[in-house]
Amino acid sequence: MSGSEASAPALVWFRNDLRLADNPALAAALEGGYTPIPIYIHAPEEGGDWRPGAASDAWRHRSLAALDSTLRQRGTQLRHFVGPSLVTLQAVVAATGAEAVFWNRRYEPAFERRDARIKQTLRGQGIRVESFNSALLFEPWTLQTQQRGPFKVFTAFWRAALASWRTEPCLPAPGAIAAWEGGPEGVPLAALRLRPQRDWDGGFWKEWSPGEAGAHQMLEIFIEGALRGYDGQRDFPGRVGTSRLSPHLHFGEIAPWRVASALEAQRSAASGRDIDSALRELGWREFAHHLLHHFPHTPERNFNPRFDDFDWARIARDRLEAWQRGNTGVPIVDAGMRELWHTGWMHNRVRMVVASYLTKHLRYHWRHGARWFWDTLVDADLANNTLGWQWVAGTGADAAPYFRVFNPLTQAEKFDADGHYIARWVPELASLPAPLRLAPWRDATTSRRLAPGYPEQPVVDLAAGRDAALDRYRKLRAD
DNA sequence: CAGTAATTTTT
DNA sequence: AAAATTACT
Repeated sequence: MSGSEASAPALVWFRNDLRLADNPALAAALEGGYTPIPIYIHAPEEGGDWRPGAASDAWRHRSLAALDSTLRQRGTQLRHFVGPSLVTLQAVVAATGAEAVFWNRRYEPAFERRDARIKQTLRGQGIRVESFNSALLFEPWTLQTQQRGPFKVFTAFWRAALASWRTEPCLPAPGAIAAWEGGPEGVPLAALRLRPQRDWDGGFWKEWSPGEAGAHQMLEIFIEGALRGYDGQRDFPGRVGTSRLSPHLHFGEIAPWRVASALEAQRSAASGRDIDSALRELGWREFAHHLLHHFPHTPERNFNPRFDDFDWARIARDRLEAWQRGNTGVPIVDAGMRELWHTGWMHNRVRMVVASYLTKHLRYHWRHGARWFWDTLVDADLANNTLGWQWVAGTGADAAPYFRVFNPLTQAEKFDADGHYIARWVPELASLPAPLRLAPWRDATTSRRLAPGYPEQPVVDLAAGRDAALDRYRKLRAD
């Protein structure tokens, strides 16, 4: 390919695979002897009801900038376009004489449909089109029960996955990449308007470094740090106990098999329990993607249709807003919601707690919570978000006991006993003694004095909320 | 078809 | 220790 005659160009269409290492589509273009033309197409409306939210856009802006800069270091660059995707691909193919288009697959229903149509159309026009796996350890059609159906139970799913462990090989990032001169340049990144209009995301970037380098750094930090003790520590939101890889994985800045192999490489240095536990979390991510592929209606509708008749409460604007803004009067819930608002991320344990409070105590349909998370999380991911919310609401794949209602106080006592996490995100509670910090309503006088402005009572009383929820769940069971 | 296992919980 | 239900083998 280094000869004097230029090789034919191929488009490498970047989507949620914003990396150069472990990128099968890019590797295929290079191996095929093509000159890659890296492109990104902004077409948010093609996500249907799930066009990316503001936090996601803010992350993507930075991740695209990082990708472009690493491509430039190698001699080429990323061209940005504003969609629609098919029309754009056709135009760029026509203008550059590209002979092939390569991309890595996505599994969201809207994108599966779109990509199938694009693939068929382009092939019909005589263009070579290939898609690859970049996002998963196991693609949804590679694992099935012995009855040849999709798994609906995580444990069985993960057992089968471990038994047939075969993941993609780790590929180093390519060195120099020849540039293709000519053809449409596209628009500047800024023209995609992914950046927030107002500067509300300032707090994010102290915590996060979007892009492939940031992803690998985060993995390194995890392997060197929180992996030891992960199994026991990952549930404590006030400690650095998790990998914090979720946004990096969502945008494909790092391959899941790269993470898995880095974990496996620690077998002699870290405990098997911690490693297995971390791998299992990757497994939940896999499971979520499989479920979304096989049950594409679940972002909208209950996985378990029995719940279609469930008696959700009518939304009261101010109550929903109290939850969104972290003003419910339940400290662990408010801490989580404010962490989300300030950093674009929330600890997983707390996600379960706030989701339970919304769907059980407030008895609001899980889709209101799913929507808020979608708009505010930097790791917003349709598969993970859908599984998570349906799991907590009890409408999901698991045979959930209807009485699984998280008690936010018990959760706080177990996982934030010293109230450090709460104090960090709800500073007006910081001057309360720790036990009261978890439940300020226990001493209204002291709380009023030391934490003025914080709600004196939860919007929904913990015991009453639980009872009311159980009541409705029982009712559902009756018929 | 029956037995097993599960489920990041609660009181 | 018990609350309940389902998937999977």
